[in-house]
Amino acid sequence: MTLDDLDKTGAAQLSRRERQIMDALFEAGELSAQDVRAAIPDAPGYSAVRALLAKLVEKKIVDFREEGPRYIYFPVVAQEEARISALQKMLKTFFGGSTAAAVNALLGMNKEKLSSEEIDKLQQAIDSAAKAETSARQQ
Amino acid sequence: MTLDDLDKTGAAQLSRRERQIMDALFEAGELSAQDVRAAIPDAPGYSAVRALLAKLVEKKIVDFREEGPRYIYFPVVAQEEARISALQKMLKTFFGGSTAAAVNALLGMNKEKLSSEEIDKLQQAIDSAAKAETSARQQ
DNA sequence: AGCATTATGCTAATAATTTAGCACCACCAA
DNA sequence: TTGGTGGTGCTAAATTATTAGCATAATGCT
Repeated sequence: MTLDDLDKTGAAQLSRRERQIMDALFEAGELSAQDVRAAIPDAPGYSAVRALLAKLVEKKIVDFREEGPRYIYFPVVAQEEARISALQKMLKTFFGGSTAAAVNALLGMNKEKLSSEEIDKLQQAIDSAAKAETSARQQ
Repeated sequence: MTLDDLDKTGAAQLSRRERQIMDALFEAGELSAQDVRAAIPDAPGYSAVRALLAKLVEKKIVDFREEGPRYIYFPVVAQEEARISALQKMLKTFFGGSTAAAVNALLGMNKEKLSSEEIDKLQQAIDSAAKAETSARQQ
């Protein structure tokens, strides 16, 4: 198994429009065709968006449920799985696989945005990582 | 300006193969055509890879320098810019823009991989973020 | 020198993607 | 009922992406 096998979103194989649509679906969780159209850049017509969605459904990357007369589309892969997959891919591509480098970059980017509650949570996560490191060293 | 304008890598507009190649270039920093070919999944022939690279050069997304008889290709956008851009895009798509959620996910993913040195660095980054939060609150 | 290997410039054929449009349906208001 | 609005199923044409191959050049080895 290679790291590519961790790509649960299958993003590496998506065409330009497919990828735009998947990003929109992951961001929102689920969307109607019309909302997908509103969410993607330089959107084509409604029927073009539907044809693209139909293709993704055919490929079993996207599924839909009916809500009255309209279809609500959502990614087949679970949200949490997609997150992890995207994180790993980004680590590999831009941070040489280093979690610490990525976290540092994240924190450096958004200093003014963290609430005290969020900082507490982060502190807990660091403490937890530190404990895991300590026990790993003792083994 | 929208968040899409922060996409310095221009990834949203890349075709399937273009994106694979850009990922390989960002990961490695720079690559020969042959190495690009080795780095992308289900690679076509050498001349196909070169044609794709030529297209990216034409679009000014990639540039190259000559090293003896061979060309070494590299992304035009700076590494650091690409990192930040990718991070922001990922935050937006998978974490509702929340840095804290992303950091938590990162730390939860790789508990056993952090060295004590890395943990110290993370602690400093958190402390720094905490200080920024405190001063923001006092203003 | 000759040959093999490795490289680029360029092209066009092939495949895939993207797109719009027709036909039809359901619902609602006048 | 009619017309408008909003929806899907399906298709094929237009556009773009992908691919391999020819011609040429450079390098290294025998």
